[in-house]
Amino acid sequence: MVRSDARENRARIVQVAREAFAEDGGVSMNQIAQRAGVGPGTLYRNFPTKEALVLVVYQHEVDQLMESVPQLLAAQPPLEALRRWTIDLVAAMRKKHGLGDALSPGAYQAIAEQAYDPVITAITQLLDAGKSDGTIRVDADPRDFLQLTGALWRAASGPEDRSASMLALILDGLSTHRHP
Amino acid sequence: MVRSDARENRARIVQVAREAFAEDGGVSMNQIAQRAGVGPGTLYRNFPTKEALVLVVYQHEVDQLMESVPQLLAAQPPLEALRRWTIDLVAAMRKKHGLGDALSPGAYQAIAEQAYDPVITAITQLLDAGKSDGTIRVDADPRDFLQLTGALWRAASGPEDRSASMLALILDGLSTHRHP
DNA sequence: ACCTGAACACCGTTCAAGT
DNA sequence: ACCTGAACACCGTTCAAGT
Repeated sequence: MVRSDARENRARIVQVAREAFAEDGGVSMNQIAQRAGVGPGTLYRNFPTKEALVLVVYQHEVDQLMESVPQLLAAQPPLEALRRWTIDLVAAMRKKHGLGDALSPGAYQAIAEQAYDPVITAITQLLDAGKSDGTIRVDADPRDFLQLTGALWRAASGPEDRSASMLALILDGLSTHRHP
Repeated sequence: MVRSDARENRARIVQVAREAFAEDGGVSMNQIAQRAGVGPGTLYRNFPTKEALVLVVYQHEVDQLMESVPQLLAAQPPLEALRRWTIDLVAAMRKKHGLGDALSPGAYQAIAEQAYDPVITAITQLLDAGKSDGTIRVDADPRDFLQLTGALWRAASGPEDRSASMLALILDGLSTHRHP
């Protein structure tokens, strides 16, 4: 039986963490505990590690991205759907950049691994749609596309946002049409 | 006037740091000081911040990459020279991955910024050679290429090394030839 | 069954005291 | 002019004591 205060504490911790990570990735666990009005022990009872907390906060964003795929494919051609979806993906990464700032690159890799399967599934759906109607090269690989996408959010974070032209370059490489 | 012990201390610190970062990115400043046989104060006298130390260790690797460009261009066609140079770049990034592990992503970004100009210069030289002889698209952008290259070392660090096929995809996108 | 908060081993960094 | 090493404010994490 879960006590109601326990359930409320957990909800409040997640809520506070979501806000705290968004505004500053350098928040410590003790700070989050304090802002949530609980002791550090309670925080660690719910999330045994900082990584676990970040993972939960991250999961929500990933879920939303996955759910958008069918609607995008229904509304426009596959290549355009892929373009829009990728822009959303980059925006989500950018928005949650603070999460990465809170972690060591090793833990960041762990997050990437957790999101890997669902994201690959989404990209596969988008690519397959384009392969079916002949607009995307049949040898296009979802894993390669995801990796290249990682470069986009870096480009988007730079002084000038070059992610759009980079995305165009990648999509051009994937498409079956000839270069002009 | 620099005292000889001071000069030797500095050299020993850099030497120790080079080794320590290579084998484990999680080394602390106090650990490096201890392994170099100096007090923490001496370490901080030479390198006011951990980032400064990592920057110096990193610089050497970057310098070597820059110097290799002319020889590569002299020995093979531009596109092949670019391929080999990029493989070297990824190898260097991979080898020095520990450096990134020691830092927050923010500091990692600072490192990327320090290396940015020289690396862009190198890529520009390689691309220009290909544009001159017509094997590389004239609209190929060095900055885009560098960003995409960042994805390669992640691919190289994964379970299966997919960086070669990704590099081929990128180079295919840059080349003037038509898809098969 | 759950919470609190003092405490631990560390971190990067500083600075008085020495030579 | 340079070095040492104790010390500081913090970090993520633990655990005895409470309710």
